[in-house]
Amino acid sequence: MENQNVKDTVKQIFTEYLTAKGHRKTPERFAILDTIYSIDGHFDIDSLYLRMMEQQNFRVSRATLYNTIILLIDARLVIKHQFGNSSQYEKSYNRETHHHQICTQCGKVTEFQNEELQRAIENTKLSRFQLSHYSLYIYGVCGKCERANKKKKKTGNITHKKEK
Amino acid sequence: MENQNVKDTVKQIFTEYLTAKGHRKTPERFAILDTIYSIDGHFDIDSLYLRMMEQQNFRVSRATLYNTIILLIDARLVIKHQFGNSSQYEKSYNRETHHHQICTQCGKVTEFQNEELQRAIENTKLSRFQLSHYSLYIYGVCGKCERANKKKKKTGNITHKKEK
DNA sequence: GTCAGTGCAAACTTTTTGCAACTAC
DNA sequence: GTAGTTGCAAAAAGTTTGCACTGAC
Repeated sequence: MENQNVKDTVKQIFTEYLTAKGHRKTPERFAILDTIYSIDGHFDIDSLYLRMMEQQNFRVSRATLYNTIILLIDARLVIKHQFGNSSQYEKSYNRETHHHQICTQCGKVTEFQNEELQRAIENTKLSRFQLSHYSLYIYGVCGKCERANKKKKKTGNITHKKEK
Repeated sequence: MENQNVKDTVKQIFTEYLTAKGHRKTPERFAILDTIYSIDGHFDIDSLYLRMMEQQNFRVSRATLYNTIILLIDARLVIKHQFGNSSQYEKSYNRETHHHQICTQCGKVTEFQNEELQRAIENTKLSRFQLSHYSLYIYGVCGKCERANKKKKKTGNITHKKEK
């Protein structure tokens, strides 16, 4: 099972990371890692909290989630994004590089891939800077909102749908 | 004076925007626009608040700053970023397109330009999506932190300087 | 004169922190 | 045994909201 392989691998990476840094290997940390690697796409702390509770039946405090995520980011197993109000995260091991397209009206985030773009970014020469990762956010209006706008064009109202 | 020209132009754009949207032309709104266009680089709401108070001697509430910034973003005169904890903004009219290089250790943000990159991004075909603007954030370790790390490599400590 | 806009304070949301209890080592 | 971790609750930080007052139109 491909998915299980990835989980095993990241568990091993995390174990090595914890050992190297002199951190403890607590059950909470591995449960969090496991849950994160069963999520496709983005998630925030709250949805992770709920998912662990409901689907994995594992109760951790939000404080521990925040603490552990910092370690996972440092271990390069998780990437942090900041689109809307709350921080969004995603697993990063064994994932294809992708970019983000964000609708400024409804807040919907779509991923897309583009090799040329990827190459251009990675080939960028940066002086005195050790590149670790990057995020490209493209903002605009998605097709759905675009159509919705055309319908109610007469009114001068700004429609601000709540993100999230 | 080049800078004054820009200020006059954006004031005119904003005036037209407000008229078109049926919003009022209040002194607060123009004072905020003027202050923003006298700032080079990024700022957050709090520093804008303080700057208006101290340097322009103009007192506005934070609520008004938030309200007005939304209008300015909609009028395409300001761009919003989300690096650290609080939202960062910057003027966008008449500014060269640039990208951001962020040090994950000290949080320092540096701007850089790269035409090839810019072209690659702008040429990206997005289906059913009306591009408005984009942000490329490149994360890594800056030269300064890199050197600092080498010095204290023996200790296994993670140095987490507070961003902001 | 009217209603959009403002200031203020309270509310809300997300994240951080202090501390007692717990447990990996 | 003991220091690193956890959970909890309180605090902090950033942003939004409700409401009375003000002023642009």
